[in-house]
Amino acid sequence: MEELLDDLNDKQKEAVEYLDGPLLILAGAGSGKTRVLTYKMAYLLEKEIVKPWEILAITFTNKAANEMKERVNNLIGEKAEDVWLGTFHSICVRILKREIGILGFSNTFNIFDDLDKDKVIKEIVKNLKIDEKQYPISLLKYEISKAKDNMKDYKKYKKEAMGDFRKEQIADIYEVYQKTLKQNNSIDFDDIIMFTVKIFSENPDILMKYQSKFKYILVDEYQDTNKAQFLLISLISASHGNICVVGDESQSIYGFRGADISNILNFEKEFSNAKIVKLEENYRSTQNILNAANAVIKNNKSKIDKNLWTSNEIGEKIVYKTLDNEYAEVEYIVEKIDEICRKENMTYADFAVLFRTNAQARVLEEVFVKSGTPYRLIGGLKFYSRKEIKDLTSYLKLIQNTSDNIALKRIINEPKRGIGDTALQRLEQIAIEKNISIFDVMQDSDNLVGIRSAGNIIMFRDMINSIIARKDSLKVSDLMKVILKESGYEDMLNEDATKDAENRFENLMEFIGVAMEFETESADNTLADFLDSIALVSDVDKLEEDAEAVTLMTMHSAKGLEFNVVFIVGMEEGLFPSRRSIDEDEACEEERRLCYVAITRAKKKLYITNASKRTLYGSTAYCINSRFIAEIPEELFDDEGKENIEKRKKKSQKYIDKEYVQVEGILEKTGGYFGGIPSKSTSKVTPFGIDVNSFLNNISGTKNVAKNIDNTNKYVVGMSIKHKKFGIGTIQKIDPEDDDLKLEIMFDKYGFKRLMANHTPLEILD
DNA sequence: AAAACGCCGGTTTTT
DNA sequence: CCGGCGTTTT
Repeated sequence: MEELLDDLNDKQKEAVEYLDGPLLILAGAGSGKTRVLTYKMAYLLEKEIVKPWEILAITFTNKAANEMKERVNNLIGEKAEDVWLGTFHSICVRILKREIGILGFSNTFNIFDDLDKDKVIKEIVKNLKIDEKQYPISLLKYEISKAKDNMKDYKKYKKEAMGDFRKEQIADIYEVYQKTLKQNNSIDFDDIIMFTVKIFSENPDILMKYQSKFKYILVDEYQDTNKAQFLLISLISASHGNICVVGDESQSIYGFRGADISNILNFEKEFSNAKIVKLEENYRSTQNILNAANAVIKNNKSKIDKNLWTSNEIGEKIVYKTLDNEYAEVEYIVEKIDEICRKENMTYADFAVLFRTNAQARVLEEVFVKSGTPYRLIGGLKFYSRKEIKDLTSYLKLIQNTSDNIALKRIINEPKRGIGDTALQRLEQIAIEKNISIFDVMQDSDNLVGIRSAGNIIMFRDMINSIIARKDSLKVSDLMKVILKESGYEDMLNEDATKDAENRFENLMEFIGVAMEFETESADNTLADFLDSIALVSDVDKLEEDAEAVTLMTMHSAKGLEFNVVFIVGMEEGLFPSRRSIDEDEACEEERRLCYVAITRAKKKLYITNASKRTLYGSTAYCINSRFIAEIPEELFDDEGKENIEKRKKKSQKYIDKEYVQVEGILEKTGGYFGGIPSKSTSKVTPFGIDVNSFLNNISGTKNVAKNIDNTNKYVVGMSIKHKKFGIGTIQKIDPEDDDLKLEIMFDKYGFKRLMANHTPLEILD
């Protein structure tokens, strides 16, 4: 064991060995915090200070939890198996399975995902006849979520809302939403934490049980905890104070979803006699990369003094390059990856491309596919939100918990079995009157008298009942196969000969594959466990360690990961930092922390790129450099990058000074908008800048310059042309209109259209 | 019940 | 520009 600790530096060792009460480890990026946590766990177990099941260790993702368990086992043998190690949510679900009865739920409860939440809130808004324009679903969801993060149930929310009509309205929706959840014997993500804390704070006996069970508590990524999570750990550790949290204020990037940075800033106040250990030696990155990261984060008004350093080599300069547009940007990256792989004995797995918003992923994918570069895209289209997956999951959820009306409503007529809206409404009506679930309404055939589709309902109900009877004797994967067969879902897909149906079927097979894997890997593998596990899994969890592919993901998803070569793309004001953050100091500081996270993912090489003109959400805008580029000292960049910075500075100045700018080969006067993105402007503002067209329209005497270059002499009657959307057609008539031409064209497939020549790109076919 | 049309919104996202 | 949705149309 002593030898084991020799692997650690002095500070790390101090953090591992300190066991007298609360400990805050301030761990800079790449300073070995996971190492400290795993060694600490190993140390606690090896020295037999506590038993495995007396340790509660909380990580940010399931992936991190699994890795940690594996690493502890590697250090001291298979002792970590019984440690309670998981995310806040998975740990709390485990607790709720035992304790939720006290809140009036049964422990067969289901977990609502985001889509369920949407659906329910939408329905409530409709029923309460509230204007969806004034109370958008997204806002309601956010409000309710925020309330729960702050431990406000609807009663408390209601009290605080008094006198504020708008809040009162939201409080009403919150109340109905919460009651609906209860009726469905379901809880949402935020309830998982809030309910656990509620049970603990209202029931000293239950709390005491867990306080004496968990003798040591470890929390990773502490800077991203919210108030409810803080309360949870402080309640459990209150009796003994054996709590160790690890975090880095500079990497707090989830403020937008309730993470409360003051948890880490005020740790000393909240936990008396807390000891603080700082880990400031970075083992990951080259000096150049680390210097860049430090220089950027220096611009935040940090509350915590720190000095992250490394004894690694100085390393290569940071490459900074501006490309013409978003396609050129990615093409450049693909070329570079190819070049580095050839020259430097690296493989695709060494690379990551980090972007700010998922909307950027489309171009990345397009270019990667075209160039044949293997990649894996994290996030984006979620497997579990696909229709067919949601459908099968809903069958499983209904079987697990027949109170789940949401699941029932989703699949009662999927596949079509002749149970329409009227019948469903009738059933729902009775369910409300009798205060039972819709499924229970169906169980009593007397309730179905007078409903035309009663026969179909009975068939559906009997089918579900017969599957419920087998749910404990069948493996989950077999249960899924039975459902697909007996519900008619499989037949429905087979009868549909489209590619789409084929895809759906394949997805379902993949889903069954997930279940089979779950059965072999997991000790607890009941249906309930499976449903929990899929509700609580994230995209990053599925990231395989050694896939031979370039990783494409958001900067947020990259937290906690590292790569030899990192490309940060779209370094433009309005995109990164995002347009919505640039007016607010706190939001902008969070963007800067995100930039810090992104830079510190890189071990050996860092590339920063942007586009001089970018099309996003259908409009094209000129871009000016992200402020974060200017925050990196010039001497850290390669020569070309330095030059580029100068060039870009001048160019931005031109935009500001109403000089000239080149647009598709034509010199045009600028409108002088680019000193920053104007918050109030009559011109069309895209999410990240100024729309090129409206920009150019503001140029004196020029109208709509972004049109095609003069087309007026190109066309003759009878010419055959090709249009991007309408395909092939023949020009029938040409009329001059203003300084443009009105073309009347008969398309082969789309029939007759009138188009303006200078506004429509047409390919001449002859 | 499906297709067609029109409107809105589009950071980040766990879990 | 794209997709998701709600509404209208057939």
